Amino acid sequence: MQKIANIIVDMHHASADRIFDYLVPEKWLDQVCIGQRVLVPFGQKNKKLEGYILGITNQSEIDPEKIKQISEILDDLQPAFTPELIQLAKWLKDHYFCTMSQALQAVMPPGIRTKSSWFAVLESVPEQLDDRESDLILFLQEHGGSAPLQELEDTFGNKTEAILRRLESKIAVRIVQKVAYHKYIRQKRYFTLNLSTQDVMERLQALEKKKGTEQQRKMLTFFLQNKTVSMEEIKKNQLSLSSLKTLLKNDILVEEKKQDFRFAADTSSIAPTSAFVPTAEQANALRAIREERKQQQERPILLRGITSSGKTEIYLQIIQDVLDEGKQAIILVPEISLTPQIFERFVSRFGNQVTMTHSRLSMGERLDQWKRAAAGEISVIIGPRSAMFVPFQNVGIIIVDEVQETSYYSDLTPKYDAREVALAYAKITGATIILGSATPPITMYHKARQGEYLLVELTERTKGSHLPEVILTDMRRELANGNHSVFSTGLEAAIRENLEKKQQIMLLLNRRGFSTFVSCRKCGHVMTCPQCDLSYTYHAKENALVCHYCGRSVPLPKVCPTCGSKYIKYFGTGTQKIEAEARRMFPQATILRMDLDTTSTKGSHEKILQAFKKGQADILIGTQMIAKGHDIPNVTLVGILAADLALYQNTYTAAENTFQIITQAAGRAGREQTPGRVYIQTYQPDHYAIRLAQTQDYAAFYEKEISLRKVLDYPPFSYFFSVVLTGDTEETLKLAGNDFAQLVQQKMEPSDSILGPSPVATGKFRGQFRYRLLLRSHQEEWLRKIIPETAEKIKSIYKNEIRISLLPDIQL
DNA sequence: AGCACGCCGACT
DNA sequence: GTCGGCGTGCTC
Repeated sequence: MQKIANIIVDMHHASADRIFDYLVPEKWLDQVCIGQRVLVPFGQKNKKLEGYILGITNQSEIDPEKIKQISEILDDLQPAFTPELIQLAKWLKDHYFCTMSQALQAVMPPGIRTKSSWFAVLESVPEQLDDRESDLILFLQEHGGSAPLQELEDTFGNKTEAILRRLESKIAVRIVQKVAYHKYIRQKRYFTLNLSTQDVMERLQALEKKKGTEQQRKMLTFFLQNKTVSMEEIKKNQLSLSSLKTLLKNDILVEEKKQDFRFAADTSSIAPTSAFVPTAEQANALRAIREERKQQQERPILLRGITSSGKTEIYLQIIQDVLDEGKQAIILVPEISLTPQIFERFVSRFGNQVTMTHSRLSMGERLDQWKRAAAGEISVIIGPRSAMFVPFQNVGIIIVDEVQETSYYSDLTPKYDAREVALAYAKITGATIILGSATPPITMYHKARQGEYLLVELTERTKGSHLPEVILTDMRRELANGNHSVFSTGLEAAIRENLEKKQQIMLLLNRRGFSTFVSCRKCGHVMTCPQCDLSYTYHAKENALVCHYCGRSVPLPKVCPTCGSKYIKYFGTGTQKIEAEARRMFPQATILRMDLDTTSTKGSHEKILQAFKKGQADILIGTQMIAKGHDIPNVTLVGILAADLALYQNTYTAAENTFQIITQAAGRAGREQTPGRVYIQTYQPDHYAIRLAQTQDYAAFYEKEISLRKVLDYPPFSYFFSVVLTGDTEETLKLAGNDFAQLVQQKMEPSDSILGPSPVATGKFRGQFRYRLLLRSHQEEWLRKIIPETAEKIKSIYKNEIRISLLPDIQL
């Protein structure tokens, strides 16, 4: 019977975002399965496109005349997608408003997508040609008869397409498509006897009479003992390669190539360990989690545990339960904290069924972890967000460690947040999900408090290590005392003391990702939008302050509105400036700087950290990237130079981010034996985020923050959705933005609101302007329905003058 | 998204 | 009469 494959094609457009039916050629009837990638002919030109089989049936509604055949199967071993991963892709499509092919590609292992390129091939040289045509023909002749279309367009300009079309109709040139893909397969050579034991014995006897056949006889004897032998074993046993060749030539041995999976790391030297005896607090946590796992309607579990409270041990013991059930475990970590130590800890507990993925593995190594997962070779994977998509058959648990980390957000299309995706995937697979953090996102903790998540807390440190001493320095007072330096007197003294004691220092300037805000250096006042309670962003072009939530714009004041000081200016101190000042003040110290400039090349990040770890420098200056997950024992002093900076981001999570950055940086100072010190330099020592970070009081911070969110109607009490319009002219964007706002306004509730359209802070991006519209509602579902509908309407009015991207707020 | 078809005005 | 502009509609 015929088989019809229901296929999604690699075509990122809403109108082509549906199933297309293709006939499975007879030779592949037994081979095709759901989840496979294929190549299919598509459109009038039968252009080859990558396609994804989402279903297989015997019949099609489509006119049989129109149905084409699959041209190639791309995944011969295992399909790229399990049924659960296909379901997850559907969720991605619905939740992030992308096409199904984009969603599937996000879930797909990296690097295996086919690449298509087009070439013009010279067929004949006709008599009658105009100048341009003969120029192009000449070019092709000079390039061996064919050239990539891109290259032709670069040399002949925008008329190339028309010229080529004419030449094509004259049968002078043929346009051909080449589809390239890499399978990243490393093969191992295996050899097997092609004769019966009897025949080999006879042959051995015959050879004994001949001289110089010792090597062959040795080889044959070896093969009698071991049926199939790999090239590796042959070399290891010092068997002759030339006799191998002879035996192959005479068909006595046959060669077979088998796929050889690469491992993520060498685990041979890792000694096994067994489960620790849990502390009383850990035992309680384990009991609560195990109890929840038995429930019919299992909730996500929020495991809030302070640094060194033993969260990892909880993970390990629950994972053991899951493995005993014959299921698999996914552990998501932020890329930066995936250290060999974490991996080793998992391997020492669970052996070689553990693997990991990260960006420093080669494409082939990464893909092999995918294949090992599909083949059932492994059951635990540790890695950053993409590790979630390994094709496990029966996912039993997903752990998201350091769940507060924003690096779970992916900037590619679809712009997904791995934490949201993990929650969705857990629902699809029925897996347990544990979200671990010392400082969970406010919305997440709120859900746990409401009972939507199970809240499990660890508040005791297991090893009796000390919290660092945290000192706040008031920079306003420093300025009043005549200190114009970036270092407070307290921090300066502490640095000198540390240099004396030969202990290391980290200086943190959390500048990255923040827009320029305007503040008064005398009194600390920050220019803020009265309506949204968010810092204004300074726009140099108009010399004005703009609120990026509501679009309100006010001229830049000349003096501080609170104290009248003229020390009011936009903040813009960079790490270079700090470095220069540090070199001037501490000429005897060796200083390393780590920021976007010094880490642009691959691996430079690691190199700088390694150098610092080895003690090759006294001071490391950097953006918040240095604060994350690195244990450097000799660091006993951390200076946060401008703790307020994060406070003035123009987002409602500013206070939350500030609290997290400070808490995290404080965790870097001092280890078990040597207590550390943390200096927080601030112009607002009384701000609750700073004050409560000093005492590391998460619970108090949550209470304060959640009450403010309630007053200001920010999430979790409302739901945000931003719409970004991109286009060539600002005028059109403003018009389209206003039209969009008007359409939504007609239908919304009085408590809902629309902010903007306002220009996006980064200004012109790739030569295009961007405007943002921020919508706030209390009915998430309504918003998620009305916005795409409105976007379609606006698109049909403005056609290709604008592009619209829909960015729902992250919901945790 | 591409690509073709088709309808319209501007040229050899 | 034909070339090329882009509005519309389809892709199994």
